[in-house]
Amino acid sequence: MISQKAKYALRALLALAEAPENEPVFIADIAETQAIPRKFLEQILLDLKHQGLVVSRRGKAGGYLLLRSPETITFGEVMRIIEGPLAPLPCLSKMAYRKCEDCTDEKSCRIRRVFAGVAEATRVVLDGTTIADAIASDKSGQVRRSIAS
Amino acid sequence: MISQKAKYALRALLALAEAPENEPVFIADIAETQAIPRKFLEQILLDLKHQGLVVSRRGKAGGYLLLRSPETITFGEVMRIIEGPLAPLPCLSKMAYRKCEDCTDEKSCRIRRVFAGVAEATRVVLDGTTIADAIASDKSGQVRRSIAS
DNA sequence: TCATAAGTCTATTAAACAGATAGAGTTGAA
DNA sequence: TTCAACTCTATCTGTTTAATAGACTTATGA
Repeated sequence: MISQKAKYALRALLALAEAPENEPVFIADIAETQAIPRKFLEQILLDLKHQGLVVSRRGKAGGYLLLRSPETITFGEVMRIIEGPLAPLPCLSKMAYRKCEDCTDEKSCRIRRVFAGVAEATRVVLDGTTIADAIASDKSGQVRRSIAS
Repeated sequence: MISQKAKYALRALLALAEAPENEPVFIADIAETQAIPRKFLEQILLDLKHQGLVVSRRGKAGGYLLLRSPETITFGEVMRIIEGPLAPLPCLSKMAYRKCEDCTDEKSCRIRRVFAGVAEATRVVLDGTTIADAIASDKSGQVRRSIAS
């Protein structure tokens, strides 16, 4: 199961992507329209900012904006920022490989071999789908991935 | 990431599948060969027993045996017993559907639409791969799914 | 028959994590 | 210079994970 935090992050990014361009959106507005606890959302947006997905303006006419275009932000990238590695085993992560604690021989690990298929399929979907794709799917009812797998 | 408990369960089942047929294996032996904390393994095997994957014999010449043949036990089934639903969102689970807490309209949920792809791919792999497949992959180095997707 | 060695069951624990909340601080426009 | 925005760090509560504990039941065989 994906975390509530990840859902919130994705919802917030979808909301920002749909806002008029170059017009910052208040945290408070996102929180209200997306039904996200405001203080929790602050932390999430701060994370996304530190990772370069969004920018903020301070002061009275402040708010958040997407830094990169929705076509370039993938679900995979967001999930990695919020949840950590996509892979179901540390030894299957491409971005954050770690040896499994008690694993003696990776090559012969049968569990690893099976879950490698899950990991790959997950990557194909999440790294292949952008925020823009998700918004476009609203009209078509189908998610068309814009990034070749 | 899958839990340590799920890894232990799969390792235990692989060990049982490889033991001589109709010869019960002691918990202590599995614990030792698979490097699983013994008391923890007891709980896991008890779960698997309650779910009808294994049987036990008590008393001096006791131990555990696979109840069903390794060709009929899928990774998906084991994961569901140990971890619960495979799906990344409750509203995407086929076996244990639940509405997402804060979801107003499932049909229009863009996050759901994207993760539906992940859920389906995960099911194809895990419900399509059996304990026997994983053991066979040892020889070939490749996991061949025996269940049509 | 009864000691022993096996599984059974329920409770407890410690540490980590998830989700959320709190509050003092900084910034910039009116 | 005030005020409404974002920033940062800390804290809290409940749940989950991984593991441990211990009393109990059952079957074998000396």
